[in-house]
Amino acid sequence: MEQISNESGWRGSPEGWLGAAYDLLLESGVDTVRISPLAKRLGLSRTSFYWFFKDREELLAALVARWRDKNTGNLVKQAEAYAETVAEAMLNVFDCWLDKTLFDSQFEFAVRSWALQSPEILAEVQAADQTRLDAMSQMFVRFGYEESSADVRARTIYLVQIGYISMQTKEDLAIRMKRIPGYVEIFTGEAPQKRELDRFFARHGHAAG
Amino acid sequence: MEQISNESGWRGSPEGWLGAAYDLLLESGVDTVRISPLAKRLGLSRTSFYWFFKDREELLAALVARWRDKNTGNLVKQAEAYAETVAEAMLNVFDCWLDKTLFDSQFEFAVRSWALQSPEILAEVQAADQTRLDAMSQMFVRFGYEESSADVRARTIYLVQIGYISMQTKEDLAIRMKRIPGYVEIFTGEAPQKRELDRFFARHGHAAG
DNA sequence: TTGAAAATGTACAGATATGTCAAGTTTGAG
DNA sequence: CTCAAACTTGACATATCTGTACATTTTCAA
Repeated sequence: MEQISNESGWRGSPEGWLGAAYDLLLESGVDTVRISPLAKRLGLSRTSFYWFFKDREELLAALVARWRDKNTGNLVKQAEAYAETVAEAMLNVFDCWLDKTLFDSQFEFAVRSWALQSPEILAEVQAADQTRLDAMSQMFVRFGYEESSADVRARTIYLVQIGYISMQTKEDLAIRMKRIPGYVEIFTGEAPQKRELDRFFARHGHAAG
Repeated sequence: MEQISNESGWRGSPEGWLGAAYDLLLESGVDTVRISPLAKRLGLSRTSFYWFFKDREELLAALVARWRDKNTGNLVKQAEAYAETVAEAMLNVFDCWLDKTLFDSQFEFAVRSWALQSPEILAEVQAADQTRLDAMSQMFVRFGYEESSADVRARTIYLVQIGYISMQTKEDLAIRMKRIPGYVEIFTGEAPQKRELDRFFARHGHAAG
């Protein structure tokens, strides 16, 4: 039996430190993910950290692993999900835009910014990009688009997602929902059907409109 | 007469420090824009810096000013440039993608990453986004698109640009050129004419094809 | 050629980070 | 209750940055 959650009476834990590191990464970037501030935040002694991690490097590595395991996996899964039409398939991918459990945009942006100052992270990010683009390109091919067209469309939709993340916009859900049909039409070249949109809106707890 | 370029025999200058700061910002993010490393790089004493700038803050402020003055201005100018068709107008905007003198993508990315850890910078970036989006939306309106459609299209094209930047892809010019017609078609809903593309390719020193 | 302004450098004081070590305390199993 | 493992801590040695004070050198112009 693995004991994951920490009811063991000890104040610290690998997860605790990692969680705090995650918070700080999202709030203000890797450079601020320092052991001293982390300790202060957790109300623990700084040196206690070294019981769980060899050094700062190891903590950061754990952070990347967390990102890798979450974002790419779900995006690929959504791109491969069953759909009757391209529009529906596209809306499956759009789920990632709107559902934090599927894709952590802030985490994504933080990691991409991190890549600016670390060749290793840059390589990670670029590998992820390739995997994701391939999955989406395949999605279009599945619906009869030819290879080159599928590639540009996959690229476009992915770039929009990344761009959106990079803009760090905190928009109202309603505003974003209103733009969805327009995006679908631009990306697929055809307007989504009402029932497809309704299903999508319902999925995200939004009144059809 | 203003003496801008520094042939005055002094080794340091505001421009020198600013230039080095710019280089470092693009290479590895704001956090590494520190006075000590800058001094080392310039082969000057660290404290000499304080002759030109009050403190690190002032240097960073100068860096933002440089960004603000360059990127937004040219993007807006390109969106407002004369064009006979939407496709041509779009290609004018695409110039920014490809011409470093018009739009400094790396600088853009570095500043956006910086925004992660500074509310002031975030505000700057978001103001810039609004200005740019408005200019591009107006472009579509000028060519008869209705307001809401123009808005989504402007957004899409801008998000793609930002996404592209954020991906930090170092692609061959030829590969990017090959995708241009596809993008134009997706964004405007109509394929560009051969002569429009030829003019665009010629402008960027690329053989038509 | 000389002197003031411009620029540079050395020394200092302080802040914050890092990792190691040895000496604690807390916990649960026997 | 006891004891070893799991965890926590403060002290230490070290590094890097920051900004100020003051002394020194370089440059250009009178």
